[in-house]
Amino acid sequence: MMTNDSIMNTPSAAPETIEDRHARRRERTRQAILEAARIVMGRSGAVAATIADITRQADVGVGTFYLHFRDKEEVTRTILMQGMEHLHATIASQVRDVPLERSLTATIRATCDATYANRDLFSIAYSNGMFIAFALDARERLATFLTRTLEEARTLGLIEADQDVGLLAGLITGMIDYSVLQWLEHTMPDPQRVAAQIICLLRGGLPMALLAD
Amino acid sequence: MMTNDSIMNTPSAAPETIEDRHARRRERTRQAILEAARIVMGRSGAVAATIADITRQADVGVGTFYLHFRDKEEVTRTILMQGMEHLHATIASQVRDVPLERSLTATIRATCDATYANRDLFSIAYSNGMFIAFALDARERLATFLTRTLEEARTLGLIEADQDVGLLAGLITGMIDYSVLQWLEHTMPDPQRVAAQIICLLRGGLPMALLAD
Amino acid sequence: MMTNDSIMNTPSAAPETIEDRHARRRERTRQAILEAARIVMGRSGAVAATIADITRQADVGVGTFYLHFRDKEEVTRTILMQGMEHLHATIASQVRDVPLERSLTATIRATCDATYANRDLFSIAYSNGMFIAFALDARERLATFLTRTLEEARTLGLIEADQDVGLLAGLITGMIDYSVLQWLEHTMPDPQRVAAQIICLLRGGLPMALLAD
Amino acid sequence: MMTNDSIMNTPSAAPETIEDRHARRRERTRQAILEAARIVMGRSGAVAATIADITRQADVGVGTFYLHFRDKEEVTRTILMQGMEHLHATIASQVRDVPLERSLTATIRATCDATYANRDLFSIAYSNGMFIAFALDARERLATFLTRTLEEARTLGLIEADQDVGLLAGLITGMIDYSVLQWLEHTMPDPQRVAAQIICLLRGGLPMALLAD
DNA sequence: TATGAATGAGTATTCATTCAT
DNA sequence: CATGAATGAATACTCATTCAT
Repeated sequence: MMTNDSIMNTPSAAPETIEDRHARRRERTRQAILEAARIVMGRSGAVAATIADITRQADVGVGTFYLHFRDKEEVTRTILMQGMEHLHATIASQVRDVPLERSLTATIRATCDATYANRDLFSIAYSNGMFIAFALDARERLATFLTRTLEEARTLGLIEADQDVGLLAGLITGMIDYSVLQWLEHTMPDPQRVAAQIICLLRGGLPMALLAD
Repeated sequence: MMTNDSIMNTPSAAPETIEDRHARRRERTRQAILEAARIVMGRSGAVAATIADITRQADVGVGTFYLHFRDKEEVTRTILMQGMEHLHATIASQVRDVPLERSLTATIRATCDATYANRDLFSIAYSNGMFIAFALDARERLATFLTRTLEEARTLGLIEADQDVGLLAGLITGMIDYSVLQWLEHTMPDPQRVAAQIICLLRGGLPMALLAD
Repeated sequence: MMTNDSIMNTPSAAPETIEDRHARRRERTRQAILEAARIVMGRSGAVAATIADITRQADVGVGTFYLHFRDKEEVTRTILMQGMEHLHATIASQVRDVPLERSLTATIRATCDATYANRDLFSIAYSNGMFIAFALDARERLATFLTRTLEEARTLGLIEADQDVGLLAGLITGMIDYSVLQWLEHTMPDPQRVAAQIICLLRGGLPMALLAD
Repeated sequence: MMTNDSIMNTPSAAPETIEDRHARRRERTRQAILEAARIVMGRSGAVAATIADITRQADVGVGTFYLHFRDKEEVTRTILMQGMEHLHATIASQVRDVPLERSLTATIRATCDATYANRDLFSIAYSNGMFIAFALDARERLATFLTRTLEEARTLGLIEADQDVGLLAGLITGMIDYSVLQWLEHTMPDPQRVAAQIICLLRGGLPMALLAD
């Protein structure tokens, strides 16, 4: 049990060497730098943010930065990888175990919410052409996920066999992305409202009279 | 005599002063710089491109650059403004005089084509956080144009009165934009294919069975 | 007679060739540049003034400048030489034929007035370390002139034989110069007031009680 | 115990933190740059001196310069402020506690000596129109100091009540300044000789026969 | 002769990165 | 491991000077 464990751990069970302490301290510094970098870059972009800005925000020396990261590119890459991973995991956890007929709506809603909450990541990714790939990759992942859902539906005969589910998934992704880019400069529109409208459009399409060839 | 002269000169002999020659030369240089900047920035991004890169490509001296533009920001802004204006005009010319029932499809097709042809502009706009506004503005214009079309349709009763045509227009814009961002790194998918799929999705929507609440 | 002369001169007496016209025009342009340079440099200093500033003020092309002057240094040098020459001549004309006993006072008064009127020359000379020699030279000329006066006076026994008239002349020069430098930044004190005070000091010296060793 | 410790530590063992060391190193570099700048600017003027010249002379990197000074103007300003302050203090220390009847002579002699020793400062101040104010300010300080002395003398009745002691002080200042400007290009005349002559002139003035109106 | 567009050498300045302490 | 002073390569920008028209 917890209490027991704690007591036992103290001196003997996990030897708790001085190295552990060092490792913990090292990790704390590393996280402080990452967090500081995300704040500073989210505020002024990945290009404008200087190493000095970041270490000042993290309250460590400039040299310390280079003990943890090879260069500015590595820290940016790490922020984006970690952040995107977390974003993805958040969405996945909300969609897992949802039955197929609600999978699409759940995914759209979860993605809108999580993306809005992490819009600083996209701000960083778009602030330097070098890192746009991270934004594109996040879209790819969403598209891939949606593709799997649509494929499953097609297997079950819910969607006609001749549909290009890959591109369909891309277009749904694009609709969500419309708002991501809006959020870089405004806070509107509200993520839940966007999700509702996308679902609405997908449900009904538009009147044929509007879409003559 | 004056009259006689005038008549003889008719098409060609506008007095052709020395100032005209200067102005023409100036303009030629200016355009050479703009074109060079678009090429260089489109290739390596607005941040990485140096003034020296641009003037080398334009085959003029560095000082000449500053005779025509205050700084790098101004030349970038000019490229984007001119380019976006041209993009917009191209689309408009292809959509003008199209009857309402084909307006939506025509707009989607024209936008996909023209945007693909000018994807280097978006590459420049996204390569520096400073200029993303230009990409967002291009999307705004498209959304606004689509909004007008949808509003007209609603007035005629083709669309139900309670639809939020603004957000609808935004979502269609987002679908096109999905491809713009893809095009920054790949040349696929083909713009006409994208247009076709968007129109197809708008026509039919998705099966209700996939969109339970 | 005037009238006769004029008539005779017109076509024949001085042939008035086309070269004369060119020469006159050339000289007019040259003077326009010199005047413009004096105005611009007097306003913002010899270093800050650009060739473009000067030619804009003179309303000629930049290239024209180089048809008349080798470089910026030459035009500055010319302004200072011409100006200082004129300054010197002005003073000399007011002091010529003044009897010895009034020579010193007349020189001091004339110098204060003329220097004040041409203080922009000193502004130019002091604005670039390269041209300070011109200011020093103007002082030298004054000191030399004063030295001659004092030597004459010594020859006539008006001054004791053991006086160092050269240094004495320098000190009088220094007193005038005090104001020249003041005038670079203020317009006070009034030149005539300065002259009066210098003369007053020279007349009476200071009480011995103040100058113990 | 504390007391004991303190006693034992007495002269050397102030805790001597790592910050102290950093601060000392920083200060040493800063002084090296200041000294280098004074040497280089004194030699070739404040305009001609480049940052690279200064850092080469100081044997530090170019970037280091900007770690200590915002720009060339700031370093020049600092040199002139520090230097003028030191010049002023030197003179003041030699004049302090001198009785009134010798104050004037002592001030003149001390100023001539100290100014000669620091003539590079004036060389810098006059080499860029931007910094002439520093030379003018040094003259103002001398004039102010002399004014106070003369006012005291007037209070004691040593000088007639109707004298303009301010302008008188200015003229004495001007005489010293005559030599400062000479020293920018020559090393003559010797400062002590100048002082002696000024005092001599102030003692006797010039014969009235030379100063008729 | 006059013009002004074009030139490019020269400088100030920034900032990622290193290294002695 | 942590520090921050020092470094210098890289770049934007200026302006005296040239030269084709």
